[in-house]
Amino acid sequence: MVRLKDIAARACRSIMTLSKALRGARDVSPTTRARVKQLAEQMGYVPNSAAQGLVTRTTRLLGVVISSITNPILTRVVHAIEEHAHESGYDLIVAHTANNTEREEVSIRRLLSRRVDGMFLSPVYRIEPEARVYQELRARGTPVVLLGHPAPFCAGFPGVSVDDLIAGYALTKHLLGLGHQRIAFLSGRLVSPWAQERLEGYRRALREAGRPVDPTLIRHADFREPGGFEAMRSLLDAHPAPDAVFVANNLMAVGALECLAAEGMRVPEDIGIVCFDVIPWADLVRPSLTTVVQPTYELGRTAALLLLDRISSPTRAPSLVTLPTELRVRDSSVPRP
Amino acid sequence: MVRLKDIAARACRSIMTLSKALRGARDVSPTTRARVKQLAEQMGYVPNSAAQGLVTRTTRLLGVVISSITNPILTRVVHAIEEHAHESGYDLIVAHTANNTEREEVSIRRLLSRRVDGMFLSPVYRIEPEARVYQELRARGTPVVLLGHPAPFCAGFPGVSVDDLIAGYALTKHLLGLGHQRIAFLSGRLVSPWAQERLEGYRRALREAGRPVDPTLIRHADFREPGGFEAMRSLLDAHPAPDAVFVANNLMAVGALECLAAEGMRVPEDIGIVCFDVIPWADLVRPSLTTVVQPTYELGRTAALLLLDRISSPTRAPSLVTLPTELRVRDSSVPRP
DNA sequence: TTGTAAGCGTTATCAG
DNA sequence: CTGATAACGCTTACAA
Repeated sequence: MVRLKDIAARACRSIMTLSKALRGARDVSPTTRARVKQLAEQMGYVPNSAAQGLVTRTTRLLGVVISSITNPILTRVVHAIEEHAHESGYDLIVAHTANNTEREEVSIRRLLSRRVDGMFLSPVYRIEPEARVYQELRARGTPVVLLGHPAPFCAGFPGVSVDDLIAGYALTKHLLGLGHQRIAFLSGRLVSPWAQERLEGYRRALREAGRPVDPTLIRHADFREPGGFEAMRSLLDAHPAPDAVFVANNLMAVGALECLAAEGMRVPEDIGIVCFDVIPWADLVRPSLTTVVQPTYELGRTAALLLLDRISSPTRAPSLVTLPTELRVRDSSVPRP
Repeated sequence: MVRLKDIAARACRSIMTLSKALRGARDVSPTTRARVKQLAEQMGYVPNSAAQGLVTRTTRLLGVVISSITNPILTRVVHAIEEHAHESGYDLIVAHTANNTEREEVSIRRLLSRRVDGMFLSPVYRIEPEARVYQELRARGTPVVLLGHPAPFCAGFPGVSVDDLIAGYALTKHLLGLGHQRIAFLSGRLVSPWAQERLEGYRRALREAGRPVDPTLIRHADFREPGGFEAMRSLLDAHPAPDAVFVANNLMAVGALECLAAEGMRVPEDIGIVCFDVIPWADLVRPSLTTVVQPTYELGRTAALLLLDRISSPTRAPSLVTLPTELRVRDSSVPRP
């Protein structure tokens, strides 16, 4: 690897002059600058950012810790983040947690060790009010932006999230408007604030409509596809069966829809289904599916802006941004009796 | 930030002993090791990997350069890569090219500047037989693993790809077996080797069946959804119209299917469609769609193995691994007249 | 405008 | 087993 020193040997110039010339400092004569740049180019010089970082105490590195890049929502958020980071001269380290607190901790520690300038965290939600890594992060003053709702253990950081309560309310209200009588609610475990909020939205809509909240219609299962599949099947077997289901989780919605397909049930003729947008091509999956569309790109963009801002002025008070969702209505033409 | 030096001040020990103790060297007395570790823990010491990298000349950083993490195939490949990298103690920088050669070059240069131990490249295909960055990469001996088919400009590197010729052949043969007479072929521009191979597979199947290859049935359009939509619409208007279409590109397939949905045409009753797996939940999109399933996880896993191997023994001859695809038949029950 | 000295936080090397 | 010394490749601060 070509070092500044090697160029100096050939150019008979001080390393300092080279360093400044290459970074385009203005206290170097244009002639020297041009010659140096050309020589560096020709010798294939590539600056070592680790060395630069060591002395400037900045890495131009950002980290993002998410459950899995496989999640279509997160994919888009990360895409937007990468785009903005790249534009601002930052590189992005992506780490997975697989919804496992230990992996999350390891990933965060590694980022700390890399001295990233800041990190985006989509927290693995836990019931405990405190988590060691997050306390450390706070104590260190590491620039962090939360991707998702703040819970007690990760409070105090700026963040971007979506108004899940309103979204859950809107979805439920939509089903009520179509005349559905028995609306089930399907989700994973209720540790995550977003799941709680969606449920609260569901409850509120029913309450406002003067309907009872039937606890047997509220089901929790494993948050992945098979969980959705099984839960939907068990709902269909219930007596009386629900005439509509609000699936409050992406992956479960896929499983639930697969179950309906397997049973030969059509949406919305045989049963009403609403969910959060499953995939970007939700239209294709079920042209008749009413969903809540999440502003994924905007989420990533806002998070990036927030983090860059925090990095440049760490003193500012942390702001929590809540983005609105959009209700995409597709089955309004099929009201229930 | 706590440095080794700070611990030394409190521990009255040489920095060197601390360094060794923390890394669990065996030439440090267990007593000291334990005490040092405890003290470091308590003071919140986190090693600075930039400094470590500077002296050890290794960063435990890997880079992956892809068109966009948004692509569901690449998402899965990157997921697998991240998993293996993480296990082996590597972090992963993800960079986008947006299929733009200039962005690709910038991204690669940045990774070079970060002194990554190796990189995964999903090349932006061009017609030129040479590309500067790739020449540099070769000259530098940077450990690189190609994600995708090698083209002249990126030859000489190990890589992982899929047998697109056989896959294209199988898809076409499937349609022929169903009795389809006029099979159209839809893809983006033919710069990428995989597109060429899929077309070649299509041609070979027709030839073997003694069918003419009608050039008017081979269409190229923009490789994204709208391109697929428009191309499909124009195909439907052709006289005589095709009775089946082989869509050789993920995103275009989505557009094409949307077009059919808009036209009220059913698959496979009204028209036969085969394509490469659009999304992981292709079953949901069209339960009746026959697709080629790509071994995305295996691709990532193999690529990671290849790169780690290359990093540890850079001398070995570069190997090109070709993974088999799987034909998932869904519409065999509907033979054509 | 150019050059010199010191140091960023760590580890390799080798002497106590 | 422990510790002093010299790098690693670069930039900040300041002197020529």
